[in-house]
Amino acid sequence: MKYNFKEIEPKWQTRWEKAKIFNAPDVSDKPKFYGLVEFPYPSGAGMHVGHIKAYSGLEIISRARRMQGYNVLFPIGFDAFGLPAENYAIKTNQHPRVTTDHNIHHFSEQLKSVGFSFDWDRVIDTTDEDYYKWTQWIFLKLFEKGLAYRDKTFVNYCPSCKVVLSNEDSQGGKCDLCGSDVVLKEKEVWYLRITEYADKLLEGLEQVDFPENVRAQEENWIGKSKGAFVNFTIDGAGETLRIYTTRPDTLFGVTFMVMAPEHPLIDKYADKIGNFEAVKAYREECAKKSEFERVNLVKDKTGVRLEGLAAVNPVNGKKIPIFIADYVMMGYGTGAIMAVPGHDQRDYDFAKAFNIDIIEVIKGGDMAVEAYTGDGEMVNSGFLDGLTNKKDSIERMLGFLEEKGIGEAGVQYKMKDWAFNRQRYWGEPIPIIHCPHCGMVGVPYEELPLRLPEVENFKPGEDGESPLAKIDSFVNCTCPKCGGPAKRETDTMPQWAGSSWYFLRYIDPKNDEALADMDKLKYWMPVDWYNGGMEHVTRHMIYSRFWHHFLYDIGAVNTFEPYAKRTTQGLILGSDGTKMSKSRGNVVDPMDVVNAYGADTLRTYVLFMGDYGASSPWSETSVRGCKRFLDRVARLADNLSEETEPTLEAKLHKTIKKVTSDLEEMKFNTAIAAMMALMNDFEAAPKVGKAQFIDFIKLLCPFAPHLTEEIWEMLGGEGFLSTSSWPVYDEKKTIENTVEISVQVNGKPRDVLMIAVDADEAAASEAGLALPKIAKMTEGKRIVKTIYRPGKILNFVVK
RNA sequence: GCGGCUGUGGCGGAAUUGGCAGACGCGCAGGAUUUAGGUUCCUGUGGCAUAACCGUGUGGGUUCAAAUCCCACCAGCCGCACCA
Repeated sequence: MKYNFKEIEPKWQTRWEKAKIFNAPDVSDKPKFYGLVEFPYPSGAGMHVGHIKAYSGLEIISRARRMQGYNVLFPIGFDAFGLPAENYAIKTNQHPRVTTDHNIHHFSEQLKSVGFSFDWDRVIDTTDEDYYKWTQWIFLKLFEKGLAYRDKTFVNYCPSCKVVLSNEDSQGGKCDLCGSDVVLKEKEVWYLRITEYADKLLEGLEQVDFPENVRAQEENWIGKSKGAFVNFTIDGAGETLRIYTTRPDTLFGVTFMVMAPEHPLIDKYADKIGNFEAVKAYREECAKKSEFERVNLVKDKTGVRLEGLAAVNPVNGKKIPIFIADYVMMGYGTGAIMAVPGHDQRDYDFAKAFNIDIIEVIKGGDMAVEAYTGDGEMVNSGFLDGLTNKKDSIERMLGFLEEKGIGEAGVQYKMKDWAFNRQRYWGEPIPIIHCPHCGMVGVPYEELPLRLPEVENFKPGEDGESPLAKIDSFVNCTCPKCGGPAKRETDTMPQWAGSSWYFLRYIDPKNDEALADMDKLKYWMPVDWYNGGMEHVTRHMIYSRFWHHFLYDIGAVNTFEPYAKRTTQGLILGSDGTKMSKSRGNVVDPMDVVNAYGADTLRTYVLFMGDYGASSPWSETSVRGCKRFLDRVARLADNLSEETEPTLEAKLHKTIKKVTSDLEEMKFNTAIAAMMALMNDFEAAPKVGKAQFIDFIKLLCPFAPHLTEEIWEMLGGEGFLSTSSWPVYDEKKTIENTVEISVQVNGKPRDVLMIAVDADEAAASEAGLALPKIAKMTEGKRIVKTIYRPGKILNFVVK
């Protein structure tokens, strides 16, 4: 067969689309399979090879599942709100709606040209008002339940993008959008109370099939710790300074306290602090430091003592000094700590720098050298003295604190509430009205969607104000409660809003009554298999699981966890082994590969290049290797026999077994290798049976669907190969009668032996000893032991 | 510091329930076809002083047998991080 991919690829793409063979019916007798891939942001640059790899994994699984008799939902859509579209609009003076529509069209054409088997009747676009109506609906529900609130605190602000960022979007102190250093800025913004769901997010991880690194990373991000809150009194002020500690057992070792520079109590006692000017100066210095600088000065502890104030250690009544220092963060715990220099290295460093007493309360270390954080016998600790078990000491102390009413057990999370806002145009408007009489009032449900108004200028204000604030006709409104004049919220939602529930909308994309019909949800949910990138673990995965838990609580969905199984794909690196980037000039355009070698080659190559979960470098010559393989398949299709070739039967059935099981583990590289090996066997065999070859092209179909459809048609197959049945292996046929086993002497392989798989030890030994090499090596020696594993090895232990 | 992971030919990578290390592919070498280049096909390809011996980051150990299991290191990657 002439393999003209330029002709056959569009031919089959058109036929598939016309016949709608990849569309999933909502009613079916077949078992369902919901395969999900992370929908793309439709950038103007078009697809990246990374998209191809990310989608190819579940593309293969979904195609195989269809052939295995499943009703498969494999949808695609576009996550199209976001800053790049808006920045592009500002630059080119086009409405983001126009560029977004254009980009979505372009992306769709590209996706189709690769032959992905998406259900194109269920495409969603997060910027479509019929879609974001429901994103706003979910926000209103959160608001109703008190889970969406406004608060004036220190926020992560990107001076370059002029937006407030969530903690998740400013990891490492860098803006996730542009890479600039974020600064802390005091501002009133919207938050979602994700911390309320921290425990559920942890519990849910027990019910799902996530890879260990993903689970660990989520747990780490949530960062639950168990400890205690303890109230220290401030001498003479009648005020308590509340702290959080994970080591209440070390309370007797407390020699000072530290508050975060931003701690509100400082201003309250401004007149009592003798050196308030110095304190103020230190605070200002800290405020100027970027997150990056704060982190990189780990070793140097700085701070200022609050003169005139002292705290009282509640366990022994000792007066201790209070400091402010930037090694204590306002955002964790209570923003104040009890310092135990003997058993915490940071406190130790601070104590050394400020000449503060260090008390040993746990034996085992050397206080002259460093803090001791291990276990040991309690000393200098009153009623805890003599205890050797940390757990006992903590329990005893907690009992004491609770009895005296000076503290109690508590938990803390590293995760903070989700800063849920952007001061930008191209996002979902937050459906809230600010009324001078009624306070914050939700836009009535029947008025949703609250549409984005037309604006002249998409640029954000200099002080981080949304462009929507400049549109009087949008801002000024009447309060739905009292009918008086009121103003609309002008912030929009962050990028992650639309993607936090999109998988639900695929199930019922046109529904006008609900985000999705409950019967349909019950049929399709949960997502059976979700593949995506590691970069979304501490953002999209956490956010969407939170929203889903919430929707479950209000009865809008039927499952607690949205995703039953999660897998991740590795990056495709440039041919130089570094991350693909325009500046390095090592970017590969997938469309160039489609044009030069065909979509089937591209699909096969991205899965053959290495472990699906690991990163591997691009290799143009290896792409050609995959093309050669497909060429050989096309050629062999012309030379088939009507008769089955018996010597190929075991190889074929083994390959069916191997490919079938490899797909389940996403071991695509070895599945392709097995098919290549079978092709080698086919070519070496005297003939290849047509039926045998058909089984082979069925295995290959998910990887190279265009070529295999063409061969199927040529061989007279009925209908589409893509909807035919997956080959079934016969276990009996996978076993070869005669196998080659290794014959060893003292564990070293010396020769090989062809022998029946079911030969017994006596027969095997006899045959093994008859081999000239083995006979020579065992001659004149005593065989102490013979180890025989049928079908594997024969080993003679000699002396 | 905490958490997750990885070290195998010239390269990407197989083999991880202990059982012929290097499947499959790339590259390379030789040959065939071709006016030539490319394509395609065939053969070979871990090292080496080649019947032996040595080889899976290093050093020990268990075993008839170790890339695989155990102990101690070394190197590198990813995520979080002054988290109290």
